Order: sequence, then C-alpha cells, then structure tokens
Amino acid sequence: MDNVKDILRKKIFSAVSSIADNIDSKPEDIVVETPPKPELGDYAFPMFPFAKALRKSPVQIASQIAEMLSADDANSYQATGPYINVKIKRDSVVSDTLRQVEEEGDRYGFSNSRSGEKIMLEFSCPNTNKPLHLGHLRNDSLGESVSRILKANGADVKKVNLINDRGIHICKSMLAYKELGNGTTPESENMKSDHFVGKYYVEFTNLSKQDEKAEERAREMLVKWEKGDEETIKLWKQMNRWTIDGVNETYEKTGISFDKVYYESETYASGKEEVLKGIEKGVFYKDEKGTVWVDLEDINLDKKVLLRADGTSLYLTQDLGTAIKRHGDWPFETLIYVVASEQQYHFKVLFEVLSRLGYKWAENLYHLSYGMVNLPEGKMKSREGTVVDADDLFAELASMAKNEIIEKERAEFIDDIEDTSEKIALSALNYYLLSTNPTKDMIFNPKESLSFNGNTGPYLQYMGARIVSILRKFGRNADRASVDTSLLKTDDEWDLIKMIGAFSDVVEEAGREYNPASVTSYTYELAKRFSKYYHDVQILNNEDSNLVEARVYLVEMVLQVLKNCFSLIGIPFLEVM
RNA sequence: GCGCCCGUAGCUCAGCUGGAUAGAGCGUCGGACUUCGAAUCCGCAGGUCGCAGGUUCGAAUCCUGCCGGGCGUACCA
Repeated sequence: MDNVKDILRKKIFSAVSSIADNIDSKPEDIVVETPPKPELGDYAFPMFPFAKALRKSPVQIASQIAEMLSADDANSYQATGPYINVKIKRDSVVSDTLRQVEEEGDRYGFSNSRSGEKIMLEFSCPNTNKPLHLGHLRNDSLGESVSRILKANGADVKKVNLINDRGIHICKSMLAYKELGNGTTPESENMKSDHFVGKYYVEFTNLSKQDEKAEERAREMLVKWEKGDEETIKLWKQMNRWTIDGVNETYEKTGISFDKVYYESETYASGKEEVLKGIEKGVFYKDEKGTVWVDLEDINLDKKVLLRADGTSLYLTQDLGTAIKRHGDWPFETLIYVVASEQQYHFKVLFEVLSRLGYKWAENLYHLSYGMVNLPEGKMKSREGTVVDADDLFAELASMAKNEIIEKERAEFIDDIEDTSEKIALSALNYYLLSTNPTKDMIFNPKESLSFNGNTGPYLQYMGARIVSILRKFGRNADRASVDTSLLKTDDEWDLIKMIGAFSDVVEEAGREYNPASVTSYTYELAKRFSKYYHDVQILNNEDSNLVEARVYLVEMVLQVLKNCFSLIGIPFLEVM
C-alpha cells in the first residue's frame, strides 16, 4: 500500500513529466523533505533536480507545478522559492492511518519487501573461559535487534551462535582449575558457573607470573586435548558446561536467543579438509616446511597462513570450515557476521578466500562491524581489571531501577518489583547500546544510562505505561466502529498521525542499513510527541464524548506503534512501572 | 610505513542516497503539579560541523591533501 509520500511523489512526477519529456528519473527518486517550519506545510519537494531538463529556474518550476497540481486536488500546493510545499488535506489521511494501525496491529509498519530472502546472522560468539562482558552486550543487542528488524521486513532469518570452546585460552582456565581448584564447584562456592570458570582464567594469569612453566603446561594440555586424552576431555566438558550454562542464564535475562548453536570444537576439523581441497585446486600452496599459505598480495591483503606445518589449524581455517558447513546446513542468500571492527581485516580475507574456492555465495557475506565500547575513564583492559562484566552491570542497573521505584513510591502499584526492575534495566541498556551508529566506537557511561532521564529506554517505557494508564482509567477500548477521527484536528494530533504514518519507512531503512539506531530515534521522537500531546490536551476530561472517544482511539494506536518499535529494539513493554 | 574507521554544542550522540535558519538528551540557569502517572513538560544560554582546497546552482554530507584519535597489519582468537 502506498503511503502519503509515495502518492505525492507520483503526483509531482507526473506533473513534471507532463511539461518535460526528458526526465530520466522515476517517481521513487523524487526527494521528499520536511519543511523547516510546520506552518509551511507537511511535505516539501525541492525542484532543483529538474532545472536542467526543463531549462528553467527551480523557482519558476515550483510555481508552475504548484499551480497545475492545485487545480484539481484536495491537498494544497504552495510554491515557496524553489520548493513546493504541500499541506495535506488531513481528514482522510488521519482516518486511513489509524485504521491501518488498527487492522495490522502488531504487524503494522512491517512489510514483506524481503520475503523469501534467507539471511543467517552470527552474533555473540563467547569464549568458554570467561563470562560475557560489556562488548558482548553491544554485540548481542545488535545481533538480536538487526535480526528482528530483518524479520519485520519479511526476511527468513536464522540466528546462529558460535561457541569458541577450544584453543589455548580454554586450556589456561582448565589448567588453573586443575592445579588450584581443589575440586571446588560453582555450587560449593555459590558462584554463577561462568564466573567460577572466569575466576580460574584470572588465576592462570597470576600463576604464570610466578611460574614460567605454566604457559608450557597449558600448551601440553592443548596437545592432550587434540589427542582426545580422556581425563583432559572430561575436565574440558565439565568446564565448558559451567560456562555455557552461565552464559545461557545471561542470554535469558537479556532477551537473547539463537536458532542454532555451533561449536568450534565440532567445526574446526572441517576447515582443514577445505584447505586440503584448496591445495588441489591450486588456490593454496604448501611451502618447504609444510605450512599452507594463500597469497592475496595481488589485492593488497598479504599472504596468510591456513595450516601450520604441524597440521594444526588457525582462526581463519576454522571460519572457513564453519561458513561452508553453514551454507550446507541452510543455504542462505546472505550471512551477516556481527563482529567487532578490529576483525575487519580477518573478514576481508575470509570472504576473499571463500570466493577463490569457488563459492558463489561468498559475495553476499557481510561483516556487520561495530566499534568498541569504552568507559568514560578510558579503555577496557582485562589486564587492568577494567572490563565491565555483563552480569554485574545488569545487576547494578536493575538495583538502580528498583531504588528509583521505591523512591518514587511506585512499589505499591507493581506486582513483581524484581521483574519490573530488570525490565527497566534491560531497556536502559538496549536503548543506550543501540542508539549509537554501530560503526562508531562509543563511550558507555554507566551513570548516565542509569539516570533514566531524557532520551532513554525507561522514558519510552514510561510513555507506554502512561497510555495504558489512560486506557485503564477509561475502562474500555474506544468504540472503533463509530469513532469519528475527523474530530482529531489539532496540530499535536496531526503530528502524531504523520509520525505513525512514517514508521514503515523507518523499519525499511533500518533493515537496509542494518542499523537499529533509526528505530531508536524514531521511537523516541514518537514518544516525545505523545508526551507533549499528553501535556497540552486533556484526553479523558472533555464534555464532548465523541472527542474523548476519538482521542482514546488515537492514543491506543500510538501505543500499538510504540509496542511494535519496542519489539525491534529490545525494550520490554510495561503496563505499570 | 601501509590499510580500514572516526573527528558536529562543556559531555554523550542524531543529521537519510548533497538541499530552506545544523538538531536532541545530559549538564547550567529560569518556569509548570488541588486536574488523565512530574521517570513529565516549557523556556534561556551554548556551534568558524578538525583544518585547507576542490566538485556543484547548493557541501556537515561527495573528492583530494593535511592535522588529531582508534583499530588492524601474528603460524592469537
């Protein structure tokens, strides 16, 4: 269904075409803007692009086209300099927009534009030697949100995780536990199980400072692991279980889920086979020591090692195998890797190598690269202990939310304070992490994210809760069959309607750009306009019961759109907070 | 050195494929609760869009060069 903008684009286009036969653009290319002042109109069309073809000044074109369109149209067209400003005849747009929200409900704003497109998204990818940290939270937030946005555009999305459960770093925590653990368990120490494992990873660092043989013993352990030594495998399984159980708890709390989980320990071997095939194809070569290389110097990517002389594999080798396996499991059109920007080089190489191996789908692989999360004090460094633990941060946010609830004397209205506090914490976190463009490094200010003032997730939740509160007080839904939307004629009401009508464009853009920030800023803008409306207008207290009915209807539809936004950016909807 | 990314208000960030006077939030200051939830709203102040060229009717946006910062350039992941 065409929205107001599309209809206007077509009108402008056909008007321009009627006085020029050499326009080489399409109606979709017509630029629509919002006039700088609302008095000027609802939409603006600059005429600069047609000046050359018509060999007239944009000012002349604007006035000519405006006149042509005004002749036979309910909307008003006003030429202001080189712009045509359009004031919409509101009645039908108001009613059409609200009816559409009512009909489509929690699908409003979503589309089928990418229907049939199979998109696999990889994100999170924890190591099994320590719990999640703040960087993972950005990754998870992005991965989950982008996949929801793509689904909202009709795509068939599969979310996958890859657990990095093998390698020297895993052996380090295993070794420290073996030597220092004394048979303790997360239960015996009353610790969350991934934190328990993480403790031994830190212990290893201390150990290796005093004992220079520690590194060597860790390497020996890796060799034993590769050989399938029974005792080592048993320990490895135990510790992986602990970490993964703990990480899953965090996923659960933060609303993250996967359709399929891959384990590096299960996929890394297949990478080796692919490399051997690649040698036969002549894509790779073996040097005199037996090391396998790929030469990408022709495209300025250097030479990279794929297999060590001893036959063991590398990161690149594993990712190669994993990608090929995945395409075999589920033949995607696109595979999006949500991975930090520091790995850009790695993915360039990976994609190039896959392409040289002859996989056509390699050209549709995409690295959704995101910047680092830093603290106001500076960089997070594990060595200096400035890494922000995901669970700790979340617990701190929840506890702040709880204090806020108590301080504002809201506790008596809330059934489950713990649950509500966590939902507020989650909205604060997700909104903060998603509202910065992914490509940029960002500074996470815990204090600011906790303030809940201004442009934040809790603000959005609050606006939702206020609407629910109005509806509760009203006691029933608006009478949808008889509601007279033409009574909604204030500018605040019109602003809300226009905003609601623009939602589908936002969802489309967010999907195209893989950027949830379009949705976060839209949601804030919508909530803010509602808030202003709420202050300017008494929704329920009015003698005219038809007007009350219409306003309640409007507000119900605003709530629907807010909820649809929330579902895309990880903001839990709260009826009461 | 080379490659990629970033540089917009005191701070944190928006600004779509170039378009009318560059916008928010926080912070500062000043207003608004006997009225639908003040986790709110309204207002004031705050900018040579890193610098210099170029393309264009028009540049925060595109191109080039410089300056400043980050990341990468491992037989680590």
